[in-house]
Amino acid sequence: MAEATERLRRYLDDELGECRDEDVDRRLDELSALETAIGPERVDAELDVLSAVASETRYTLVRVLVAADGELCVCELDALVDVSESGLSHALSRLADAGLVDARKDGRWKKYRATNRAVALVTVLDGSVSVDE
Amino acid sequence: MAEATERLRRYLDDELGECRDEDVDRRLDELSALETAIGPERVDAELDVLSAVASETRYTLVRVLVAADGELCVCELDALVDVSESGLSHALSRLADAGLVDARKDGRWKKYRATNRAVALVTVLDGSVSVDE
DNA sequence: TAGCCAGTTGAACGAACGCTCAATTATACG
DNA sequence: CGTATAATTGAGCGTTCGTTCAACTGGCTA
Repeated sequence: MAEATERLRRYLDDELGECRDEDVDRRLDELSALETAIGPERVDAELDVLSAVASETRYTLVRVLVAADGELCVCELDALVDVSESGLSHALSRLADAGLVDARKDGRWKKYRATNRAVALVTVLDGSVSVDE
Repeated sequence: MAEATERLRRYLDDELGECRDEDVDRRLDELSALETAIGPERVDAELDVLSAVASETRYTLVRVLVAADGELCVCELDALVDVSESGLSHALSRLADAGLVDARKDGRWKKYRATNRAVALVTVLDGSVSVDE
């Protein structure tokens, strides 16, 4: 960390033309303020959602459930992804934990649907990620 | 796959009260249509963005750059995340590949800024992920 | 030009992840 | 009750991923 602040000092010296101790300290405060303003627990929660969806199998499930605009049975989803029944169950359970899908039991069948959170996420990705890259 | 369609057949039998072959085939078609409508290359591109941001270090960088609302020098970011200088460089490079940050060289310093894509992603997460969970 | 410093790149290692297999729970039906 | 089936759970295994170390590139400045 000592080396890092030295580099920051040289940088501020370049930028400001001066290099007082308090300038370095002030900048360090500003930077850590940027970080703490976000809230660590919020970052954790959002990372949970992101890592839940950052897998081919799970993202496909989310996309399909959003596109379906309603519930689908596990046995229907099984026809869409290329994993074992067990793997599918693990994936859906992870998505449910992240609040991206809701589950409902119907007799001996179980049905999943995308949540608003999932819809929002898919929508923004569709809007900001272009195909050609 | 054969077993999977058998299960689907039993499911449709339960749901519809009938179990003709064409019902199973039609449902399979509908399901795969849901999947192909999305576009595999789009899913790949979006997964690239998602997996880029689904890491504590990288997501923190994105959040800080979005909060900063302007460019930050690598040496400033170095004070914020707990990885080596090399690790930081790897992280930023990954984010740049995913189109989440833009880089600009300024003399011997290098400055990064969040892209619109990053802002959109962070915004939707803030809007749909609550802290208490 | 020589030396220094900012930042990047590639290899390598340990941890985390996604998947499958086997066993288990829960619901329906004879 | 006993069997059959839908779906979940936990353990184990191979792979991927994030990190660091070491070497390198490129741009200042003396």
